[in-house]
Amino acid sequence: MAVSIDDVAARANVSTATVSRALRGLPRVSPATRAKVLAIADELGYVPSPSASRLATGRTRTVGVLAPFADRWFFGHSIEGIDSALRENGFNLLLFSLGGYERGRRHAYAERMVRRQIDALVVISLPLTGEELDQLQRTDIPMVAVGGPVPGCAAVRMDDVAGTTAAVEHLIGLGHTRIGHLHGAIRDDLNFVVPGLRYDAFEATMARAGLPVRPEWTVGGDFTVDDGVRAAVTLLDGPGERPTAVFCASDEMALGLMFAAHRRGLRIPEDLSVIGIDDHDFAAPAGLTTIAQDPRRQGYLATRMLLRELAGTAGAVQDLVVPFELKVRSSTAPPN
Amino acid sequence: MAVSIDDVAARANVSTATVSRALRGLPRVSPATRAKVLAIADELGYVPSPSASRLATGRTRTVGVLAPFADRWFFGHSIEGIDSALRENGFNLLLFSLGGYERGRRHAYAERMVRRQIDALVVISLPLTGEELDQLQRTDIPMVAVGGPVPGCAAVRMDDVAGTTAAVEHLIGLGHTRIGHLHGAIRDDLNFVVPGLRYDAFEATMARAGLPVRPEWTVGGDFTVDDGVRAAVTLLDGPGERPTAVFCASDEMALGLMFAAHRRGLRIPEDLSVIGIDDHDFAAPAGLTTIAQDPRRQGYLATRMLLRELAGTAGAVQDLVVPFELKVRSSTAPPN
DNA sequence: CTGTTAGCGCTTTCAA
DNA sequence: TTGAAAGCGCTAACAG
Repeated sequence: MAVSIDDVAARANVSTATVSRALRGLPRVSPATRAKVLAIADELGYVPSPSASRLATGRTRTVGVLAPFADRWFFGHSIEGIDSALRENGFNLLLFSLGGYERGRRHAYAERMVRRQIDALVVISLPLTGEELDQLQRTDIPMVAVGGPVPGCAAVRMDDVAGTTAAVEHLIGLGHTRIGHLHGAIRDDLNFVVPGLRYDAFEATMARAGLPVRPEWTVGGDFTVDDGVRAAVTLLDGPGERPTAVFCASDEMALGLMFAAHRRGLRIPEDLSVIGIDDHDFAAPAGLTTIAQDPRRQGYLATRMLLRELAGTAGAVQDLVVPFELKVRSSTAPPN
Repeated sequence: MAVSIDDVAARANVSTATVSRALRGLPRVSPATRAKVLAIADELGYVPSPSASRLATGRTRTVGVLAPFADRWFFGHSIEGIDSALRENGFNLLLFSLGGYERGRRHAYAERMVRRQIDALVVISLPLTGEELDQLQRTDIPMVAVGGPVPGCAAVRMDDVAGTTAAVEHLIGLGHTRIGHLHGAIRDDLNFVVPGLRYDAFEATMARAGLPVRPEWTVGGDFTVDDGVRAAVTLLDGPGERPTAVFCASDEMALGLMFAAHRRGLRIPEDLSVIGIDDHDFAAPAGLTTIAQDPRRQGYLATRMLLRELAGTAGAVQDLVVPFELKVRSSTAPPN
């Protein structure tokens, strides 16, 4: 068997309690004793058993991350940020990826998996139902959402309305009036609220400028490149007029649209302006104008709040709106 | 406090042992008793304590994932595959992302973090030093590598040599003779062996065809789009002849190169053929010819092996070479 | 089929 | 400053 705290204690001629104190750097241990214990622990290659310590303390030093995907831009980067905050503080990251938005599998998580395994939870861009939220909150562990608002739960996120407004106003400022919208709300029921916020802000901004929102220039996707490619059929191949600019709810969709436009012989920005949201890794290389946000930082900040809360700072977890930035590149220009 | 197994036992007028058996579906419990226990557990909202059960059994039902990044294509998809295999079997996924290849932080993991927290480990595309490998193997938990070979450790991966050969032969078959290589071996010491395998296979295939490998057409990157853009300076702006085709060690770099080529007014494939490896989500939309592999599946299969091993099938973890596929799209054509 | 009883390895009062 | 001892909640013999 592995060497336990008792082995160390025996070898050092002290009690297990003393070893425990010494190893954890608690006070009330003489320097000499501490040194001896440390030396022996090291010599024996002692590694504490997390299970035992968890059982004794009730704390796991583990934070759960609940996300619909682990392999998409926003999620991967958020996870990386969360992980780095946790790593800095010696916490573990337990990942629960749903492998999609499917609702069926979720219930199991809220109860069996999340509970008693983690000290805190960060939820990435996932629309929680009231029931799910209830379940999670009843476990009374601190929670924080990243990437979008969750009613009744603190969130770290960008201001989607302001970001969308900035994007659309950029197009309008360039002189565009025929503006389409590739939104992300393909499945209202299961999907997140973010697409809706962006959609509404798009409409509001257009209205404010006295511009019409044309249904035939309004398509939905699921935030991926492929959805962008697909949307081109509606946006670019229609029988009537083409939009001169399209505001996309994500860079991935924007890039898909750009690829599709190229394939159709359309030049960007001469024939079509495209703007996205995110500042995806491919945005700068592709010259995509976008509203930049930083999910890595969002995850990092959210996790820091959680850790401070766990450390005893009541009220450390709060709503936090992080800045966005319009990055003008070569995919937008005045209409011809 | 939370309700414990004893509460359930007391309420059901049976022993804790019986509750434990009933709840875990073990034999030697009468149907009636089992039903009663289940009902009461449910009524009381009983959730077993993983810490306690881990301490008692020594098993954690958790698998660790060690990766240099969580936010890159290969890694995100691998993680998703690993996660889905784990989820199917009620296992947890503990993520250790190194946030880069930096070696400094690693040691801590091998010992303190990995040990005693997990039943098995999957390592994604990470070059382990002999010492690290030793440490990990001394913990005697089953391990498997995904995405590349690790000496002394079973691995699930594509055949990099065959894949590279297929890619380069595709270019040669089209009639190219001036072929460049954008490889991934920028930091030999810290980086993975995969770039080297691809590099050597590139050289060997060229040699076999009697074609020269020109140093000025051989650049290194770190697998990202930005590296592809950067490499264009060497590959496309040189004073001498330009290559007519470039084999890239990853699709991301290939795509970066394509963006850079477009910006320079070069047409693809007329002026330059580009081929990559991966079948990144952006490859099809961009029309990139590539050697397709499926990291999600690799992660899934690797994890299945691990779980079978944990379930008692000795020797379940073995080397596994997964197939690749040449997908010819519009980024490659005969040279002009 | 069911109950008793030791632990699993660590933390944490409470005494000394 | 140190030690003794009682748990934390569950599992796994071993009896019955």
